[in-house]
Amino acid sequence: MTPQRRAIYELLEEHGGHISADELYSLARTRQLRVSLSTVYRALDLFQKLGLVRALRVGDQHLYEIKKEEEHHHLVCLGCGKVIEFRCEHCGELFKVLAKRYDFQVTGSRVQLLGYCAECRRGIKKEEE
Amino acid sequence: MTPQRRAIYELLEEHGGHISADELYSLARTRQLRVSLSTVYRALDLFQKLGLVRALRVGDQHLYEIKKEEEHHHLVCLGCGKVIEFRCEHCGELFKVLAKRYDFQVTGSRVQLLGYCAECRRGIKKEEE
DNA sequence: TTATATGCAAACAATTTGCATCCTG
DNA sequence: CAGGATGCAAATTGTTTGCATATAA
Repeated sequence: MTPQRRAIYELLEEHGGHISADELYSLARTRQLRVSLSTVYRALDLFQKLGLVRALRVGDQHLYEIKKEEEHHHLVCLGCGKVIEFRCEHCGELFKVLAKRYDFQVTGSRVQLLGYCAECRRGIKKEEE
Repeated sequence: MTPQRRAIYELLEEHGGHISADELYSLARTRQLRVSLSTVYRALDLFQKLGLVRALRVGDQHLYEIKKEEEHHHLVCLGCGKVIEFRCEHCGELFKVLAKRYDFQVTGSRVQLLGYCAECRRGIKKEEE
């Protein structure tokens, strides 16, 4: 447990998730924290191995978030890039059925719905006017 | 329409999908086809823009497949890396409900179930014996 | 012929690694 | 004090690009 790791973890918590290694690094620097980019990568790796952090791929980015107890998935806005979390109470059941049908042991799931958030849709409408 | 593009497309078709740019390139070379890796990338890009090909991210890989009419998703085996396609007849309905709930216009979806295929599970069991 | 595609090598970005030094326990 | 963590710079990987040449239409 080093100050760097603590800082990185706290920034992750504070940010609320969906942040890239690079952004995390810049964020740390604006806070005058002395960490290097490699340390950010190494810490993220470690946190993932410990099951504290989860990586997700959104478009071309690698984003990281603190792992929560409840499973959730993501809405990804193609307009502004925003990532919104959502719970899906029926997904579990659905996946169980699929697992049986395909004789596949499911240990995890990743669901992303791509599209446009309410704000971006408003923006698009305005442009059209 | 050049011989390279034709070749790349045919290899994609023949392979059945879930192949990386690099594998596609090697495959072409073993067939004595004269294509360069950049051409593979450029062709894949083009095919995607034309809507003929779809890219997916599996673990750390970028895989490509010919786009089919019916939407489908993927089972990804963490043992052997195999990618199995599956249809999900209830997903559409489910996503529609979620879209409404989150006021999000959904234009596409990506679902991956991670786990172990039947073969790999057999392998694991044998190891344990 | 004329625009477009190709191959090659160099450029790039993101991530990883080697190593000397520093710090935590 | 000893083993592990850090910073830096160099290495690596996957992908993209510039440019001269070759090719499809």
